[in-house]
Amino acid sequence: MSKVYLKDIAKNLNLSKTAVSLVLNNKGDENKISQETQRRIIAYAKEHNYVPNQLARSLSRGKSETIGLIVPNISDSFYAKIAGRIEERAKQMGYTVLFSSSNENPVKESWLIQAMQNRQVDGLIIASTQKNHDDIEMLKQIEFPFVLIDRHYPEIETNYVIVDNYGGIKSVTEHLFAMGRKRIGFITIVSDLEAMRQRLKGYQDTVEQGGSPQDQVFVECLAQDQYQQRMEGVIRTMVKSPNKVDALIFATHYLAHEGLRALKKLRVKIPEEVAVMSFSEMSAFDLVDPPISSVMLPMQEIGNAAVDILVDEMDGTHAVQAHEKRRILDTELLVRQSCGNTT
Amino acid sequence: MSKVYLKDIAKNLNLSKTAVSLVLNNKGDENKISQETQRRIIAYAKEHNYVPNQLARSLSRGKSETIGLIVPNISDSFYAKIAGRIEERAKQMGYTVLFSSSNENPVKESWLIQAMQNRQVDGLIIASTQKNHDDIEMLKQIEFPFVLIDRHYPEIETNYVIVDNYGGIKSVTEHLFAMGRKRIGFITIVSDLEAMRQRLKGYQDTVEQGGSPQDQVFVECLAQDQYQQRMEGVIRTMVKSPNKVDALIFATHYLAHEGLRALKKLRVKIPEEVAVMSFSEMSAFDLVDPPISSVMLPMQEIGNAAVDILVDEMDGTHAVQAHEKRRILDTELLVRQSCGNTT
DNA sequence: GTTTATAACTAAACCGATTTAGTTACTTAT
DNA sequence: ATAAGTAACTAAATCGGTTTAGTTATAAAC
Repeated sequence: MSKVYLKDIAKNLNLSKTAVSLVLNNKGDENKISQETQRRIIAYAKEHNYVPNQLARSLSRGKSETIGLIVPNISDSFYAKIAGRIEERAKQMGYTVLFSSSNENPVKESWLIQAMQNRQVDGLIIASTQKNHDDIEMLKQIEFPFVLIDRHYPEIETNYVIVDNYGGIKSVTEHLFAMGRKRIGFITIVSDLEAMRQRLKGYQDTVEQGGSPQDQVFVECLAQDQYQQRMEGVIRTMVKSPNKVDALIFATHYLAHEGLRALKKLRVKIPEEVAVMSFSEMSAFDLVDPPISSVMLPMQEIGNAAVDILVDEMDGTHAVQAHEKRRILDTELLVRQSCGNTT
Repeated sequence: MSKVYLKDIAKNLNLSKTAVSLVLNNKGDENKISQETQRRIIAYAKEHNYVPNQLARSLSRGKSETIGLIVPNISDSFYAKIAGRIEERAKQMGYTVLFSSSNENPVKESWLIQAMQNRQVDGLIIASTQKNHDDIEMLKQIEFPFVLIDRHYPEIETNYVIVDNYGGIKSVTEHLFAMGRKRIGFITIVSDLEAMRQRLKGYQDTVEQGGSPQDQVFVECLAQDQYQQRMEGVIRTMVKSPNKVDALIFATHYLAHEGLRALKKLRVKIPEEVAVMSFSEMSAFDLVDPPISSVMLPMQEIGNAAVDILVDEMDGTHAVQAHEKRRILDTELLVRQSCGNTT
């Protein structure tokens, strides 16, 4: 009842390991193993519940049927959702997922890329810290299959699946203007992420071009590691000062989360005093009073596209066109009540 | 500049693979490799950026330094948090995590347990569907190291890390009584999970024993796959009927989420008309109006304990006492405003 | 001057598969 | 009668490490 190995099957059936291996890998016919022998092998394997040792298999074939996934933080619902999708899709395609979080630390990310390669993953999906130019460049150099998601390096030509950050924020800002807001504030974090840059730009451009002459740009930029402590002060200044805004856009869901906390504490009325919109959704935005309007990101699609592109890279068929491997997905504006609409 | 293998190092230094392998595994001294040789090997390896092939290593050593994690759903914030912690802790201990979701499907769970074993994981952490008695029993039989988390099989003696579901709900229920509520409703899902059974029992026992004579049990049990459609109806009946309740306990966060949606739609005033409490926390419970009181589960601790126990099992030192490997962690009552307190 | 011990290594088996390059025993064609 | 062809396999190399069981040269012991 102990474990059965290939050689056990071979021995017990008086066959060679080769024959058994070929048959169990569906290469029996093309290698002219007789039907009868094939039947015996398959029957024996099934009966004794044979399952090949993947390590040995991978080592010998030089591929592991595993893809590595590196995200900044698996506890973040956004990445958790994407990870779930990737895992599901990968399984459909016959791959297992090895995942890890970089915790937004480029050194750890670099270490992980190494570690995953040692574990012979066949390809990588990376939501990078975007402070790891060298490793990404290296991966490209050695032609290792990989796809960047959510964050990409504009200066490196790679495959990626990201969202239209610029367009997403643009639509939010325009919507607020359309709702009659004049002084729109934008709260973001200090960040080198291209995504964040695009969101800021989307906001600035829209206010500058689309608004009326007196429209101004109100931006607050919080440090990544202390936005929680400083949020209340920032909100107070933006909402209570004489120079106050009448709408607020949060550049991402956790900022919105913290911001709403502050707004609640300060008893600011939404949307009467300020309209509020968030980029990227959070569960429970629909439960808050009033429900928060936001930009929805196509998380399922990010996951699916990433796997599809990666699989195409890995199997080398290159069925997917190169330009199809740089995907900027559309976002969707989800209008609830926090931006002062009337429905 | 191509990849360096052990044999390359050996060849270039005029040494055997054995020597190189020993030294790089810190077994140089005990095998009397001269200091000078050790220096050369290490220097060469570092210079050429040698990293061992983990597959080959694992295959030959019979262990992979990998632990498998199976959860019902990685997109669920609860499991995502735990997974994050497990990954972090495992890395500290020198292990990599291979994770997968069973999607609450026992067949898939069974398949995953197999697949992970083929990939030679050294141990498993499983948040089981709890419909997989046979596999768990098998794992125990073959003495494969594993730890169950969040859900355990009461009929099988295993290692586990769970929370005190009974006590958690008991404290919630008692708190509501203390706040003067008399007719407490309990909304749960149809489930064979021991955890759910315990929560229901915790509620029932508390109402029956602790309450005043006229206190009654009001339980609604929703099917897992249609609680979203049916929630509104259920809430309406419980809250608007002549026989209505004055408090509601949700057995888990996603039920609370859906329930709050319904309560909002029905314009039920919380906590005036009904007090609301949830078992297990959800981000944003603090943002809802009024903020929702809930039972907080020690997710960090679940993750840490699971890894610690598993590592102890895997390395065979058995430094951890057997009774320390069945852990029922305490929950914490987080009182906000939804249960009618006065602070 | 031979045995014994020790330092500093190495050859080769092994982990459990896959895969290349044959081999053997028959048919069939010439 | 012999070469050529084919069906049905197999031996052995390989993947990249780890590990067991030596080997060799030199020093110390008797």
